Amino acid sequence: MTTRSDKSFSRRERPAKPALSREWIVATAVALMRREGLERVTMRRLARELDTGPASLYVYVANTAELHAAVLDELLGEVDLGPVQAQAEADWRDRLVRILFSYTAVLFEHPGLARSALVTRPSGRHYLDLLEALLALLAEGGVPGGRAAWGVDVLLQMATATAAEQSTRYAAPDAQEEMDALMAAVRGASDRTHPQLRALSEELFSGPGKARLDWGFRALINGIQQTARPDRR
Amino acid sequence: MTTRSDKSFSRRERPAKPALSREWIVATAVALMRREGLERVTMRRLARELDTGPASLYVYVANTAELHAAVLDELLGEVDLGPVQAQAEADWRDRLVRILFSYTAVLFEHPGLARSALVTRPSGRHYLDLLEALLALLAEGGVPGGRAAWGVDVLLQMATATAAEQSTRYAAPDAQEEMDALMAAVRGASDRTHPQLRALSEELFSGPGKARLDWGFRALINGIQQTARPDRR
DNA sequence: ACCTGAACACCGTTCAAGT
DNA sequence: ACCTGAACACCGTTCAAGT
Repeated sequence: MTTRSDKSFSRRERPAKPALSREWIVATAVALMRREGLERVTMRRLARELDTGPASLYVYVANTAELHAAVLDELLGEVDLGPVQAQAEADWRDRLVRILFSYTAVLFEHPGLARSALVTRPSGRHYLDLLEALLALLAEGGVPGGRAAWGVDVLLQMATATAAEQSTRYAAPDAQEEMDALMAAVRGASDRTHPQLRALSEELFSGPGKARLDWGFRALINGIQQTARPDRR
Repeated sequence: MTTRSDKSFSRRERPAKPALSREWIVATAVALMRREGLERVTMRRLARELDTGPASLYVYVANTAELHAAVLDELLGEVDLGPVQAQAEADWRDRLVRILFSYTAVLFEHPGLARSALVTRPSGRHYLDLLEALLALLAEGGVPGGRAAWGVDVLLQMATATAAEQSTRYAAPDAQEEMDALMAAVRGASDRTHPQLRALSEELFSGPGKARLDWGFRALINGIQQTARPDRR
């Protein structure tokens, strides 16, 4: 299903092989990921794409994890931060949730990137912009600074973890089997040993993923707002 | 650093190579993980451990993901569910948090297992026991069933995601560099474009991980208790 | 039915040698 | 300084052939 290139060049027009640079490597990695997914963005595959040997990349990139982190930084530019602006119809919570959904959607589109996002702690410009937007909305809602500072972390963690599990599940062929196995196990549990599980067996699997995530964000936002940080000593 | 074996057998005592079976494969995989970490539990390495070729394992295990899921199910038996029992000094929230910390600790001890737990949705006996315990404590706290059913999912997700990021960070050599990079970026942000970030730059990185996770659990529990589920139509 | 050797198609990373 | 060929030490999975 891979198409070689959308444009074709006559021999005369064909651009010269560009010099290696960190920027060019990352840009090529992003393009490769859009075409074939993050799992194909390996040092060897990327080197082939750049018409060189894998060893050459190590001049500009420390290892595969750093490469994936750079790709993530790039993608974060697609998150829609528009809802930071005050809007007549929507209160700060709704706008906060909207940004979190946009962030989730970006990770969702690129299975594998979410898993690397859980582990990578980006520090690029786009990530800072995202943090600033979330903090601004929490401040607008009157959430004390200390709670907001710890809160953005867990909000982004919920979004990232959800994208990681959903996107992997979506790609995995045995996703449904796994879910079926859990549902069967819950329904088959004994009423004597697992009464709660039996009573809630339908509720546990109810609702579309989107509604559950929306509720999760709102529950967490409410908790952040109302839960005091521990005393420091 | 790998030692061949703790015990040594005379030729006469040396146990015969046991017949392959799913149980034996999983048990060997768990032992291998305890000795060398999950990253060494590959089909090829495990086959070598079992004195056979990798192809033989595929008779009993569909693929590497399923193998790792089986190992996880096994490990979940170590979670301390003791706090489900009513206790004079501690209310349901404290006991709930204690179980969640025990779960986190188990995953924490085995870097890599947490990452696979995020994606694998176990359905074994130990996982059901864990769900039952969490639901029982939420019921004791008077949390409506629908909220509890959706709540256990996000609570376990927070625990799993935290274990996944922390344990990876701990193992990764550039963990501190990454953190330093983010701290430097935040402190270097412009007061005009990122006022919230600048104002909270110290708070964002404050506190030991344990205190932050404890606060996160409590915030989420409070939110679960107080946030209504969306109307169904 | 169960087991396996060998093969296919890959990996990340290092290092000595070149320009 | 930058770049690279070749090597080292691995992967997951399949399949034809054996017992």
